[in-house]
Amino acid sequence: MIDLKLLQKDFGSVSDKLLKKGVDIKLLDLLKRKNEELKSAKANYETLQAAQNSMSREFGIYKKEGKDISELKERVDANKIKIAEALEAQRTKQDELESLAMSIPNIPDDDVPEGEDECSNVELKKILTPREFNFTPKEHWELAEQNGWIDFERGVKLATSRFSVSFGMGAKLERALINFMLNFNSKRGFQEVSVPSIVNRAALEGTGQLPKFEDDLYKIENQELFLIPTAEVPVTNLYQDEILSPSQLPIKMTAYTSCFRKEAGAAGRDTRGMIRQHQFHKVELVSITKPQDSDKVFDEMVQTASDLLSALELPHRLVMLCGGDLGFGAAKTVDLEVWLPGQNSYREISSVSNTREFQARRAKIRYKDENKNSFVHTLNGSSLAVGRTMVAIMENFQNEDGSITIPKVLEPYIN
RNA sequence: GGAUAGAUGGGUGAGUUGGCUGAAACCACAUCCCUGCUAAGGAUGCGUACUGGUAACGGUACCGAGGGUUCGAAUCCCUCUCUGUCCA
Repeated sequence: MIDLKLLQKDFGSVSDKLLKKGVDIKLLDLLKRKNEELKSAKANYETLQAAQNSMSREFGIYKKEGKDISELKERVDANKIKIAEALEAQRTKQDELESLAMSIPNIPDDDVPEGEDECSNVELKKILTPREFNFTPKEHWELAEQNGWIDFERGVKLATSRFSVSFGMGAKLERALINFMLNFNSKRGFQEVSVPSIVNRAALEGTGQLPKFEDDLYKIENQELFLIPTAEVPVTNLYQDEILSPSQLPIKMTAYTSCFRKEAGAAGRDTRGMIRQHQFHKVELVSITKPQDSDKVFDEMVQTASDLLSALELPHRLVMLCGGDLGFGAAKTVDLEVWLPGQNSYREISSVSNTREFQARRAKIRYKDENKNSFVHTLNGSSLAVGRTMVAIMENFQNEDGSITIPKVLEPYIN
């Protein structure tokens, strides 16, 4: 959630920055007005309530002293009616404000480039040179089927489109990757956690998936529970509504989970293969830091994901997302795109974001800063999406006959 | 699924014949004093959020969540959620 006090105090600069993310100024203006209305409604209610409270106290004293209370009772009853009205007014304002505020995205950092979509993203650097093929490299679905690693039809049979099944070496490679990534991240100081794949509404509101993006979530029937779209949700919300001590920070965690997404609005995109599935495996990094440390930890997380790709000998590049391509909760995002020779292009395989206070404010994650409580910064990033890593390995390590060499670092995990 | 007990501040845990209780006490924590050494003792402070005020200092709300009764509820009533124990 954006900082309403900041909006109130410095409307100009907040709205300028949110413009980068395509937010209508009228909406912000409305939010500001609602906030002011709520404040005055609240003040009104509290004044009435204060009077009520003091009369109630008098009431007790009168009774104790055996005084006549009928006059007091009249005043108190009259005030009571006003209170009910004031409370109702305040609640309406509160609800209006909250639903509006919850739908405003995070303020992007100053160094986020302008732009509407991925065309304006800025490449930061390339790591490793794509290999030269002396044959035409195949796309991963062809290789996957040829090697018997992945069965797309049977996935559809069991569930629906955008589901697949891994067999044999394919399944093994998947498991090897998960273990390799978790171990790698642990060595970089990220503590491993294992979390539920089902979470409640509060958790999803905390990280910003709700209320705006309910359409993309699988919901458990008749319950306020959802399948997680990313481990970011349960892991970040581990510390929901807590006040951490500064000595605990930074908290750096890594978790493996399945992720579930309806992919609403992605119709027709990446329909073939396993780039975009409804269920996919992902190893995630999540950090909770003091505000002054979040940039440093952000870099560490990008570096960890990049080094992971390098260890797997996968050429990739780092891309800074522009304002228009930035996710709802992110103040800043660096994507890692892996080279796919079959597609002859770089494709996203990891996304590292700093949400700054945005999620912390929603999820009420604070820390004791000297004597006052301040919001922490939360960061998340994939390291890596397992399915897409499989794709990258297949395409980059393919041989002319369609066989696939296993990257050296994975050998201990396979045998 | 049935029965029963419970849910209080960072922790343990009082308070349930409704009224100066936002909440005792202890622990933890912070600062200071004393002391002087792998200690102990003493003093003070110490919930969260919003809000008024330059400040001093005030106001409102919160005792699992949401309703209700009442001039007034942590305390009474209802619903829900969760936890413990026992039974199927």
